[in-house]
Amino acid sequence: MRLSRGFIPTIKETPSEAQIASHRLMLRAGLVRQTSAGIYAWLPTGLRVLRRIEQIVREEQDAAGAQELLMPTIQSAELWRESGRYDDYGAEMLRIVDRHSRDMLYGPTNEEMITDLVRQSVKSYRDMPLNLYHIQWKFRDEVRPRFGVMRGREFLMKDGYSFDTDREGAVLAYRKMMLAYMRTFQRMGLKAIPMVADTGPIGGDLSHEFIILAPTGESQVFYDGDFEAIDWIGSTFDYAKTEDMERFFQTMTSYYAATDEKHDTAKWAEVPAVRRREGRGIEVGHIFYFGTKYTKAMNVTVTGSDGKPFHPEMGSYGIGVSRLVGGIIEASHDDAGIIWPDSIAPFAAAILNLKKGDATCDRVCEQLYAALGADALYDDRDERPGVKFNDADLMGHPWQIIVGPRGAAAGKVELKRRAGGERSEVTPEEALARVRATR
RNA sequence: CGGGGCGUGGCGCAGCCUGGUAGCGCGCCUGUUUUGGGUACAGGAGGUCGUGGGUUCGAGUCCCGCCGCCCCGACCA
Repeated sequence: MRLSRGFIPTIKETPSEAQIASHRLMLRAGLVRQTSAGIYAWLPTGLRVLRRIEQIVREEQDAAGAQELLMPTIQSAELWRESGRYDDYGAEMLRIVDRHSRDMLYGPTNEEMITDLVRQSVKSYRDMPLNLYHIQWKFRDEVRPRFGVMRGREFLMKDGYSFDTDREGAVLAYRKMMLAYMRTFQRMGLKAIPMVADTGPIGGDLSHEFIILAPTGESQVFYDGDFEAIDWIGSTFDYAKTEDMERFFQTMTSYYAATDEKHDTAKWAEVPAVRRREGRGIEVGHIFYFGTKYTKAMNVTVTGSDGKPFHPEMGSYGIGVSRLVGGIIEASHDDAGIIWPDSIAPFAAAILNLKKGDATCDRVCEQLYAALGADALYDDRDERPGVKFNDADLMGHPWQIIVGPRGAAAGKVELKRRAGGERSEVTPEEALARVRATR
């Protein structure tokens, strides 16, 4: 993308409504614009980030054996009346009446719909286990939306649902998802800590929420710092082996981790002081095992190996995709702006042409841009260097390839790493190689 | 839902108390200048003052209603 042609409206001044770092930076870097309370338009750069997060989620879900589908945002009230949640859900559910006076709603979640879909087509125990997910917009009419996309009313969520023949199978599905989540968050450069959670209105008796530390978090969290060091991506746990999932689950739950409402001071005291981590946390994922709650309520039965009908066991698994954009920025920024992790940066590198119109600078920049293609943001604007430096820092590209007249004449460019600030004089080829190595 | 606040050009704000020709900074456009961390100068464009009603000779300013948005708290992926 050529910045001179891109719709990337950065702003110099801090918008008055934004109180937290991620919200401020998302507005200033031109990622989003608010259109109503808690509702945001995603501008090209913001959408790129959202897509990259989605893609990581998708790859890890697929690797864990889940299948992607896509359910609608608008649902009929009928299904919700069947599960009993149409009345239970309360004012948070956005209710809509269509032209035929039918009660509809904008889905806050999809348990009922997926259960209905499975009910229509799954008739035998042979059709399970089944794990289905989609990445779709949700709407929850929060009383008080705030913190930008972290507490929006409309948000993008990955929600998945597992169906198994028995509790044992459901627990296995739960553990697989847990590992998939650890890998997903690690790939985004996040240290997400699973904590035992209340099951809330979704119901069930086994639940973990995945929490990342952020000063604006909604709850106080406590956990064993040794947990952070575990490399889930490099681990050898195999989804296909039940004993691996068992071992994984034991490893994971052997560390202390709790939110304030579940905090156990006695157990906390057993954690060595140097390993105790404490702070505010925001929830970026939540998984539930809820047994036959919905399959019973909605009368889903399949035939077992003994020829008798039974209710499948369910679990549900959510990741707040749009919230993660804010969460990642909260976890990775400085005074100058965003510091994108390589895996989700909208552009791998920015090419800064410090002297547009200088034949050598222009030529070197064009060559770099041609080589990196769509993964580069070429700042070809007729602006002063300071403006470009500041915008590049603000937008947080992992790399800045700085092309000035002096260096360019000598066949060199300056490569700057946004995260640590290190700079080095290298040839354009070397700069390309180093940028590619981290993407 | 309880409490508080704000709607004036794209952004940030002043003007309102005490009614009388709508202003400042930034941004934007043109030109000159500058060229490695938001340059300087000159000229220019851009506003139904959220909205409806009322008071008044006259309303951004006073009064009433409505709408929108933000902040604190309780609640939430």
